[in-house]
Amino acid sequence: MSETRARLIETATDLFLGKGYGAVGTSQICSTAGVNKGTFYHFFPSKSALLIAAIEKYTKSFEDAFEQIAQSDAAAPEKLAALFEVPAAANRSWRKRNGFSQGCLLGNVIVELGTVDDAVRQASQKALRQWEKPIEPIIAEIAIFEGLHSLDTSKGARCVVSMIQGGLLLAKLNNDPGEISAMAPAALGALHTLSAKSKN
Amino acid sequence: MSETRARLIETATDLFLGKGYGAVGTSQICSTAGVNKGTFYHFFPSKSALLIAAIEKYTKSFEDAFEQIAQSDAAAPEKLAALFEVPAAANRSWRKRNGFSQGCLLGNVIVELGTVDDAVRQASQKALRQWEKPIEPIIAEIAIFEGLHSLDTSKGARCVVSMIQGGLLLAKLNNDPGEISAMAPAALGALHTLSAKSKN
DNA sequence: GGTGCAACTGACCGATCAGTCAATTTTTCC
DNA sequence: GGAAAAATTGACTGATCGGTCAGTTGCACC
Repeated sequence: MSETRARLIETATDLFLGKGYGAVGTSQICSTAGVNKGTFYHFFPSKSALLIAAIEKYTKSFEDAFEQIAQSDAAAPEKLAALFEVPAAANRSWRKRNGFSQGCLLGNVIVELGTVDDAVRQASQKALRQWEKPIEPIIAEIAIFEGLHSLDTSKGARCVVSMIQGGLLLAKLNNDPGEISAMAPAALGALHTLSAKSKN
Repeated sequence: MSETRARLIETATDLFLGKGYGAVGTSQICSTAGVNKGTFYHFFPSKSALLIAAIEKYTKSFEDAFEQIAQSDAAAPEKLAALFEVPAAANRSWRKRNGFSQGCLLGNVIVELGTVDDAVRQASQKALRQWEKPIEPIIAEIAIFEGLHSLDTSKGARCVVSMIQGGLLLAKLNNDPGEISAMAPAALGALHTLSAKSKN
């Protein structure tokens, strides 16, 4: 893959994280990446096509980190807590570089374009499902570890993703990555009562 | 307050919920509300000023609903679950009218303008804090009811708000208001382990 | 019935937006 | 070394954006 293309994706991801999709123009992406307008449209047919490429790369980096946690030899509850530290750490390092918390590219895009651009919505949907994939076996481990026999691992994984996204929203609002970490201890108990209720 | 002004706020709220802030132009707001451009700017100095007015009204309606739950005579855990049904019901009725789930005005705005327009960010921050206000006494009741002596009610309320926002995001993504209700049973357990961890 | 003010009109503005394109340079491969 | 392909250039376009403004209407109050 072209180096210029990769730089465009990287630059766009950073800008979209910082200011959102709509607030960043193609001209700004080009000038920041040190590339001309024509080159942009040589590699991508549209601004939203670049966004989708950015989503895919962003998703993969998180999926890999989750996968690594899933395959570590930590105890199941520790793995669960570690999941929250992935976006929390990303948030902290981004904050250090740019001076403020940025939220999540997927969350941003779902909110901003979820009901406007269907290709983007589908890409985001697929992306969040890919997050769930490495999380689900961790939930299954917890179900055994904590004796939650009736826990639906799919619902559990989705609940965890939802709590991570909630934390990311508060992190952006309050400019504090700690909001994400603060949700981590709550997740284990959430799975307990999620299991109890699904018995009905 | 003027009826025209109120109609502008109402129309804008609906459009912003549906397509986001950036994707809705002032011309569309005006034509939908049956008002001329000049009238718009007679009542509001800018598009973002209208947004802030919309945020305030939107926040108040949720705050009132939460307040009513807090002062009902239901058992504390039932109150907690009822909180999630407020946005879930709003989401369902909006979906029935417009054909798709819309998420939350506050969440939308935080994501889209949180790092761009500081006046809007502050208004959203204040708004979510107002949500926490009626939620906190419910958390306090639960702390007594469930014997969670070390539970920080402020942290608990924030956690619940975060879970609601997480559910709203998934509701928008998957076009399913049920995602919000699905988070409700998880909240009680979340408070349990939040309490356990804050002992440290 | 006239005066003053808020409500309202709609054509208009400069800026910016995503996207285009014909021309040029660089790379690739025989 | 030469031709084809890929990468790059940057001025340009039409559309749309938020916002302006000089002027008109309608209503309340004296």
